[in-house]
Amino acid sequence: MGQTGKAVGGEPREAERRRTILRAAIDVFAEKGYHGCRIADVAQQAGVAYGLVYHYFKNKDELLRSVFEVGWSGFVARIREAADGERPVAEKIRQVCEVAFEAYRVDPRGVRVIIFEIARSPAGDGVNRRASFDEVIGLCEAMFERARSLGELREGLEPKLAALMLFGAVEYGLTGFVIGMFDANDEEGLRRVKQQVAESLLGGVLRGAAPEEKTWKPARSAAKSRADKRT
Amino acid sequence: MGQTGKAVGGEPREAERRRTILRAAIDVFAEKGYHGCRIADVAQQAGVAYGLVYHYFKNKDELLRSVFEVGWSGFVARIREAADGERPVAEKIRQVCEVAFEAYRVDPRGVRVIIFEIARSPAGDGVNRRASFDEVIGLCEAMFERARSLGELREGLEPKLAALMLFGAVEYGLTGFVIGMFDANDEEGLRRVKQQVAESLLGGVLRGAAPEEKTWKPARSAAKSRADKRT
Amino acid sequence: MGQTGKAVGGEPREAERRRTILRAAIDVFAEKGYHGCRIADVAQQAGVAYGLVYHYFKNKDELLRSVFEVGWSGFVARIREAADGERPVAEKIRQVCEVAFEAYRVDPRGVRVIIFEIARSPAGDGVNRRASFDEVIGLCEAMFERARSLGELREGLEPKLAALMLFGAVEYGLTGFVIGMFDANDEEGLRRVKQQVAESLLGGVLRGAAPEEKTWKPARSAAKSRADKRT
Amino acid sequence: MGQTGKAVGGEPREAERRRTILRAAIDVFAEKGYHGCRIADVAQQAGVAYGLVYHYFKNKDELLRSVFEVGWSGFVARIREAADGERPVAEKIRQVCEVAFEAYRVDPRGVRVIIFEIARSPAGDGVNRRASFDEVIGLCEAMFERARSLGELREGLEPKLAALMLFGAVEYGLTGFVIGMFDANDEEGLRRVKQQVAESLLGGVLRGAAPEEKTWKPARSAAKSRADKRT
DNA sequence: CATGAATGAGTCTTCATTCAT
DNA sequence: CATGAATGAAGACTCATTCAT
Repeated sequence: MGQTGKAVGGEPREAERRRTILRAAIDVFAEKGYHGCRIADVAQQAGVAYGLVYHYFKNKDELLRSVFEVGWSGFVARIREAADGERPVAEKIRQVCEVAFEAYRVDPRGVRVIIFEIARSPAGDGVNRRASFDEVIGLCEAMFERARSLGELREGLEPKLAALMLFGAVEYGLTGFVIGMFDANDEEGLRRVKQQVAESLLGGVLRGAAPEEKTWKPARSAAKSRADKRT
Repeated sequence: MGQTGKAVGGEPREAERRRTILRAAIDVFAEKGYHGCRIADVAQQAGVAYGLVYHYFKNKDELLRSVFEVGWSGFVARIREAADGERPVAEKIRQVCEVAFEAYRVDPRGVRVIIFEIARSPAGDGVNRRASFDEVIGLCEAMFERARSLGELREGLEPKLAALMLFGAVEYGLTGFVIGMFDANDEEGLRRVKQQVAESLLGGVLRGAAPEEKTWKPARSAAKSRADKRT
Repeated sequence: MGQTGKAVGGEPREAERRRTILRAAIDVFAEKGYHGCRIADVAQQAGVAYGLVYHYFKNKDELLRSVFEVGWSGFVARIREAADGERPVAEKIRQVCEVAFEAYRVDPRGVRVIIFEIARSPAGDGVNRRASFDEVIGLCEAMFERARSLGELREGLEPKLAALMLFGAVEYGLTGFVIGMFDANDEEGLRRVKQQVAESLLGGVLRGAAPEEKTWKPARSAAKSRADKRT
Repeated sequence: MGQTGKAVGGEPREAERRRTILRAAIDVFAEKGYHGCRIADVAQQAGVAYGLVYHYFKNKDELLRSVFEVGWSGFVARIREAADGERPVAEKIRQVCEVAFEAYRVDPRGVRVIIFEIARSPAGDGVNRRASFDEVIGLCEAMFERARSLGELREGLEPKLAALMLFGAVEYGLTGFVIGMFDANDEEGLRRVKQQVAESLLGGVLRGAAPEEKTWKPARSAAKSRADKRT
């Protein structure tokens, strides 16, 4: 009882406990989803008592928020580093991809949770997803804004949309690994995909110059008529 | 408008009810998410009695599955139409975008639910999300495969990744509307975004030919060192 | 529509329907028990529409009551026949057994329901089980009462208890068939058991005269001490 | 009285709670039957919160099973003690009766539940009633088997049937108390009934030697003809 | 009479959160 | 700080009963 154990020094045991629980939460969220997991699962995974979770986190929602914040803040910081500054956009974009894929390489579970459980889910009302989303998008939007002012951006492409597309491409690229379409253990594959995502974004998915069609005609006929008779 | 549908005459009392409930479910899912919605909400929204929902749907999960299938099957069919055939990839890609954005224009709530609640969420175990996802991705992968064999695809870009990126870009483009970054009521805006997504995918986000950098160096230094001291 | 069909004559179709449903109820009750069965089951088994059950029976409870009454009234009448009159008790007792086993032979399902679902279950509050139970027991009690007054009854055996034991023995004998300890299809076996029950009741389970022990000592020591420490 | 039990000291908080709930369940089952009882009733009766029941019992069915097992296992053990061994059958039978009536005296509610709600009811699918029933019957069957081999059993009486009849007589004897035909508070009456049951089983309900009728004629005429026009 | 869709009260069960030890 | 028993609100699901056609 009360054996203080390992009173070696360094960081307080409290912070360590907290991190243990947080880590457990990430793992459990990653596996079963926020709603599919119970506090009991987290406690068990962390190897602590049921009630202890509530010593470190006000409630389940705050736990989710913490998971998010811990992971997200670092990510945003690195994205900011990548997107800010005077370097050419191309390089910045490559760096953004680098950051995202590296984050995944280092902590796939964590990325999975952030992407699937938080960023794109109505769950965890405590998490201000919208604001966080806006934050990164905003960073890249600014990046593209500058690119546009320098004449680097594709004609007619709104910076905000460019930012969204960038993240869309990155997220789906990662999704390929998350859901097992690609082998998540293959570091070389991870690198290759990262590079392809970046280069395709920069220069398009097609070979050579973009065949920018001048006469865009929606060809709406078929698609639309059918679409209208949906439920 | 045109909501009455199928007023042909005959036996459609039952089918109509079913559709009413399905529609209500979509609306409630769209607003509160799968987990946040209660059967009671659906019933109320549909204007029917609680128990009636269970006349038409075995349980909450089957309701979700139906919502998904109804919306998804039509979508997939249209994507198939867009991605199949002998036309040039560029045109096909534009058509895929067309289909997605049109689906959103016609039924934003439905698309929101499919994207946010079903396709990318661990909820609704009954829904074989994975298979469905694979299905569309597979369609586009085949499209890009053919493009590659015709030499139309960017060198070194895997068709599967290309397919993922296509959907990533499209989904994030739509996300801009879903979360209100863009004005969802502005049809002109919707059209513009659609076009930009397509053209950027085709030719890249940058102006002119892709500045395919020969000497790619990960610039891993900063990103990695920091990433390693994860939680 | 409205095809009157088979307007042959005889008993009204209504009564026939009613009997069909009743029979179905017996079969379903026998299989799943009163609580385990739903009106839908009965309707299906009877091959009629859901709602029709409610045309013929006020509610589930009345259905059970009817099942009981139909079966029970006939049974009681026959028991009365067996127990009344001037014949010697032994013969009467044999006749009571005869009635019970014959009822089982003719309609095992019905007997099963009456024994398991109605006579000995708190279910079917509408059924005045107690009164019905009292009725048969009363009949046999009277029978034994007369036997006592004629000096035929075992010394010190209360008629009421004798009546209870009679039914206990009979019911358990039948239970052997109901639960499959004995082969319910073996008519010979049925006959044999019936006879054994009757004769054992009459003359005891032991061979020869009863070894009526004079000095009854409860031997309570062991049993009681242990019994007391039960939950 | 003596309710406090096991006040030994140690860790019995948990076990005590469990017993409290079990006891409450027995009481509620006894009063309203398995189906008529709600978990809320049990909780209230036990004076604990609703959810606590689920801490100690997986679900309603397991609660029932526990009620059964706790009561039944003790009962079976005592029956075994009574039925096994080398003593004369007569004594054993008396001991079996002793055990059953004593069990009732000590815990009438518990016996009521076991007899009415569990042993002879299709409810509580979790309970392997059949096996339990077979168990006790088997014990007594063995007892009668030995008696037969010693020539103590009535000629032609199958041990299995004898076992069934024994329990039938005992159960119905107890039923007299359970349903209030006899005064359950009258210990003297209880003793008297117990003795009568035992002696009647041993020597028959009739006075003197069994009037084993040689010419058994079913007198089927009346009973059968009527029985055939069943519902 | 017949049908089966519609209704909604009644219960079980889960699980986040609290609290006594 | 730790523990895990205790609490009770919330919500899915069932099914007897009603009722419009």
